[in-house]
Amino acid sequence: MLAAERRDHLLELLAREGKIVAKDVAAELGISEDSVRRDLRDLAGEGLCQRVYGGALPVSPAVADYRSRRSVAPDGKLKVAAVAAGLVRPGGTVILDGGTTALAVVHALPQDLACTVITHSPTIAAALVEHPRVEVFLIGGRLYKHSAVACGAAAVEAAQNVSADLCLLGVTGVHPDAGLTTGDAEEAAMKRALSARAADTYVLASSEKIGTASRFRVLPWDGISGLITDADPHQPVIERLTTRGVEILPAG
Amino acid sequence: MLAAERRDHLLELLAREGKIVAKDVAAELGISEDSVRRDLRDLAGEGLCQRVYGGALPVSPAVADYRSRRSVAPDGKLKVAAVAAGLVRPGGTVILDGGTTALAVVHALPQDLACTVITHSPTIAAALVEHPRVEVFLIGGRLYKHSAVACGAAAVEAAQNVSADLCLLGVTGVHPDAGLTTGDAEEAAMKRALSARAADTYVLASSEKIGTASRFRVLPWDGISGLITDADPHQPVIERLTTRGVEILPAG
DNA sequence: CCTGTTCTTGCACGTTTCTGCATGTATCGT
DNA sequence: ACGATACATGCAGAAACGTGCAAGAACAGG
Repeated sequence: MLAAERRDHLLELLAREGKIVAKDVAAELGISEDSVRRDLRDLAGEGLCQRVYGGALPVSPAVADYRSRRSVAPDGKLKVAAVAAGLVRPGGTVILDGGTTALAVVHALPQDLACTVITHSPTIAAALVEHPRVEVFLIGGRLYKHSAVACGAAAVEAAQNVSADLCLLGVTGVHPDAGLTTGDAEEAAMKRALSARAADTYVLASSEKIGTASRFRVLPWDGISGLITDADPHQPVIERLTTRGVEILPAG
Repeated sequence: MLAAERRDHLLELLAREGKIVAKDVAAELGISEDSVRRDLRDLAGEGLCQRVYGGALPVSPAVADYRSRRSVAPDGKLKVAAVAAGLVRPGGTVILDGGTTALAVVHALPQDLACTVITHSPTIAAALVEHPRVEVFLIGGRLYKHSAVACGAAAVEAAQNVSADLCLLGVTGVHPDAGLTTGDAEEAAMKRALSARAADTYVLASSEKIGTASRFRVLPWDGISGLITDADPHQPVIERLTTRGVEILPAG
């Protein structure tokens, strides 16, 4: 039993069972509990698991619920959401866009994370009520039925009064030439306004968005810090983005 | 069963069921009640739940409400909501407060009604997405977890920019002497701000609120146009209100 | 092939943490 | 007011933990 092999085994076990009991694994593999503990400590140090008394748990509850939530949101969106949730630092401030992927991000946030979330989506705001230590600031305005977010002049104006470390943006199209696009002009403007208020902007793009373009440009490539996607990094479109200097955060 | 795992289980249970009974959980998991109590005490210490005799409740009642909204609202609230929905004129503008009764009003609105709804509740806003002809204006601001509505300076300021024909307000206490009251000072101020922007204000008060008073005054009796309630019109408290000149809209 | 170094692994030890029980107290329902 | 139930606290055994240490494997260089 190689050390690296053991590590992989632990991670796989964590993904499958949703938890690791040090004692059990030690017995199963015929190694001492000390070794298991050492491995878990290392993995926790790399942020790959959460060390608890008796064993370890996944960093995000969403990982464990993988199977049960698969029905709710497509697999790709969950992976993207899990990575995005990992970007949110305790005590930090994040601007969260509307949409199903953003909603998945909310569910992927640790239950007891303390941070501030700014959003123009009532759906996102309502979902965040279940995170007791998350402070929510709601951006008001005229509600666009199309995607159930506040847009328009009042919303853009309200957005001018906030600042954040991070902005997580959803789009409908990700194309090397067309850039980041969406289907509604008002929404595009709103996304721009939100992105402008954050130090870093990351785009949530599950694989089905890759290579497509919608009618309205949201941002050019140099307007964002990175792209979070579950698409294959070796896919031609992704490689073209990389050559353009776009940082890709793989959600494999 | 890891200790940390148990903690997560409790939080999840709290979100799903809206309450925790220490005895039941202890039996279900096959552990002593002491451990459950200890966990609940810790969680309460971190502000993740509210400790009560016999078990625990969510920090915010809004969490449980949101989860259990599939279960039908109490009979009284439905009746009140139906009458309130009848006050909304096609083409008109209504300011809708947060809370379960207000949510019931949304469901009581005709599916094809065309009007404008102004609200500071993300829950209400999200529910209105299913009414295609209703224009929604969302009032933003800091979200108060207690009842899941936007309050505070920013919300009050945003409210100054709207006007409406009608304001439907929820309260927690309706008392002949104390007037209309609620449990949070910020919320009370917000309700006042909303009421001031409408030509008419009607209060939604299902029978269990009648005769009770909470800590903070929302409005005096002459600040409202009427009270919608399913309580017996011949009840002493109601009759005292009538003699004070309050118009009662019975929701029998 | 030998040797020194580094890394890993299991064990021993003292420490911390968890858990269930017993005790006495507070709170609830009747 | 009373019994029943829930509670906080202290305690003891058990389990898990971190650390230091030594034996062994892997490896590089001579």
